[in-house]
Amino acid sequence: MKSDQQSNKPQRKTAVTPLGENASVTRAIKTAQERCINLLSPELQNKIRELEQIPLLPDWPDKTRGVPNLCLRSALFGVIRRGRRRAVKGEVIASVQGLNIRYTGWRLDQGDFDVLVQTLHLQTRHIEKTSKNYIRFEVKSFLRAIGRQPGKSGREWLKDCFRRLTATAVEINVELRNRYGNEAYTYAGSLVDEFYYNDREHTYFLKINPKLAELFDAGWTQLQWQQRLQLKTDLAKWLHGFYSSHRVPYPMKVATLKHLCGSDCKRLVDYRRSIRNAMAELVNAGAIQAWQIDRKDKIHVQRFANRPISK
DNA sequence: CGATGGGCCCAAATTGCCAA
DNA sequence: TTGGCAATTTGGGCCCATCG
Repeated sequence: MKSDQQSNKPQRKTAVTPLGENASVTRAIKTAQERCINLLSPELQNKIRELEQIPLLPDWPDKTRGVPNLCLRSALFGVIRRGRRRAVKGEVIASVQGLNIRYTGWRLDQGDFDVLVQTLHLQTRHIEKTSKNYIRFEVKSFLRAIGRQPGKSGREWLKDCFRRLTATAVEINVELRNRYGNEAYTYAGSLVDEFYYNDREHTYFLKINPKLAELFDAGWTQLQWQQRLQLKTDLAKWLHGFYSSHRVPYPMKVATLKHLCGSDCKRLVDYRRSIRNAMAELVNAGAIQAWQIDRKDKIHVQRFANRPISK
């Protein structure tokens, strides 16, 4: 890996950069950058620091994970059949009304969701002073935290996952209704900015897109993490997120849900069958109290009272 | 019509075993 | 212990037959 770290511009690497050396090299790069920045005028210094700073994420308890609602109410992180993941270019992603998402990159599934959510979680928890914008973590503990087996295949999977999250272009347009009337909000960028992987130590050094924090402004949800880890199927995970983001779920047609979660199931009957199984999973995990499908093919979901918690 | 049970197949995830 | 590898299990879409 050739080093271009003497440049005084922030690095714009998007590809994988498996540094064969330990993290101290990465730190040295950062220090060098710091020195360069220090040569600039105070105003410029402040400007750069301001731009690089990842805004504070909201805080949530350890047993939960904070997730922007737009990740839960769309097919941005959907259900994808094994072996059927595809790359798309500027595709409109299915979502609830008032939310417009365009996406370029490999389609993301519930596994990618787990990874991004855990990354955001670490971002709120990390306390390294040297480089505020980067988080550092070990593969093994990371995989454990999202309920996966550590090992070679797990490591490979995780790296693929970060590749996907890095090489994306998400464009989100939200219409917000607040006391000032209607407001439009746009986000465009990738999800993860860049990452370094140390093959020997099995550690990551990673930076999320700072703007990601702003997505929380449009509403977010505390996911019950243990509940989610109990769920086996991707559809159950998606439904868990979807219904967690609604205080009072409104009845929704099976066909609508099929569209929203990004399922490519050809026959509605088969999807209905899998949604029945997934709902049973949710009841088992204690995520919802009850559910039923009415004669109009709408799904009614009853949540437990006094449970979490959309902000 | 759709529900249910069974079966098939593909690919991914996990597990068990071995050697370093 | 750990990592690598092959065997096994699992998830999920799809199809069929049968029943209400």
